[in-house]
Amino acid sequence: MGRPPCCDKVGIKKGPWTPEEDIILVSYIQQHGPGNWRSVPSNTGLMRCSKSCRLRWTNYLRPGIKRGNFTPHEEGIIIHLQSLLGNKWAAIASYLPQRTDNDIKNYWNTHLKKKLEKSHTATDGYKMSSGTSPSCHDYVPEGCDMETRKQDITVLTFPLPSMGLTPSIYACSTGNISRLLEGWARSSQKNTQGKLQERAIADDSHSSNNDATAAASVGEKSRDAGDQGRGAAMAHQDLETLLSFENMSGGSWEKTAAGKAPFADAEAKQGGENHQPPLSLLEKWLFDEASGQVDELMDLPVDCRSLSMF
DNA sequence: AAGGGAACCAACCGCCACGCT
DNA sequence: TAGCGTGGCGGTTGGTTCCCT
Repeated sequence: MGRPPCCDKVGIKKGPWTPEEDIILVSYIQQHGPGNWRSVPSNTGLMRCSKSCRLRWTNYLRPGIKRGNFTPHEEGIIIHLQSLLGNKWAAIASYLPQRTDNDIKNYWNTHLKKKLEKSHTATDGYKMSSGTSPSCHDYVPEGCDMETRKQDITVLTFPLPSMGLTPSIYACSTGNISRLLEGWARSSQKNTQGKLQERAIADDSHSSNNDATAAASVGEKSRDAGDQGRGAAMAHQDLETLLSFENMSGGSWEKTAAGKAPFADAEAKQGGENHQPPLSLLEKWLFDEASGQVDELMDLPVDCRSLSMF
């Protein structure tokens, strides 16, 4: 009999995370930074194992995560890297800082693998390398010609941790926070249905969201999220904590590995240099994200990139 | 409108690597 | 050096959503 898995302990909750749990976890990490996961459940009172907390953070709550559809651009990168590295999702994810390894893995298993399998059985629509068997190298994502793709891949060798990311990179978390708030608000609405029914109806009609829409109208959504938060009658203190990132010590984020979180330095800088009123940081994220600076990461001119791996 | 299958994705599990004692 | 604890990674599962009939 081996040692029981950590999550088999009695009282450890499993299954989907609730918005309340998310808020608790985010609040805790804001104050202490990611890491020392062992102490997270005991210090927060979360009935989750440390591993579960870490996964929730890295795959869902961590700032800088982009969700939603993969662009042909990203698709090309993943396909090529998978052919080079194999199923090293963490390594692949390190070249797509906005994506988690889990996301990439899922996307590969559900989309790209099938596409490639198709490409192995059909020649239409794919450009074959001369004299070689079909492989991922032969697959060109829709909307992404070979020349573009070649250029895309050169991005991969760009020295991410030292690319001088602006604080705006952190704005990628807007969607996460917004989603979190919406979930929280929705949950709150359930709990306070009687009182808030009218409000909830109005908000729900307003917040039928997918992430693409979220990215496109993040300012709008932030207002929605804020309205929902204000409309809800519970956990206001949690919300305040969530929004007051100024309380966060700048250095705490640095505990995160640079490769995994290239935004850490920017975040530290922001925490250290910004002394603005509460809400300002969240708002700043929203503005920054709206300005599209994050996407520029993947649209850097070719001459800004380091030597290609080709 | 309802049922069933497919697709998607969050979360879990088991294993491994690394650091500390 | 061995043992232990912790964090990280990749594979897999199960619940939810979407789509078709």
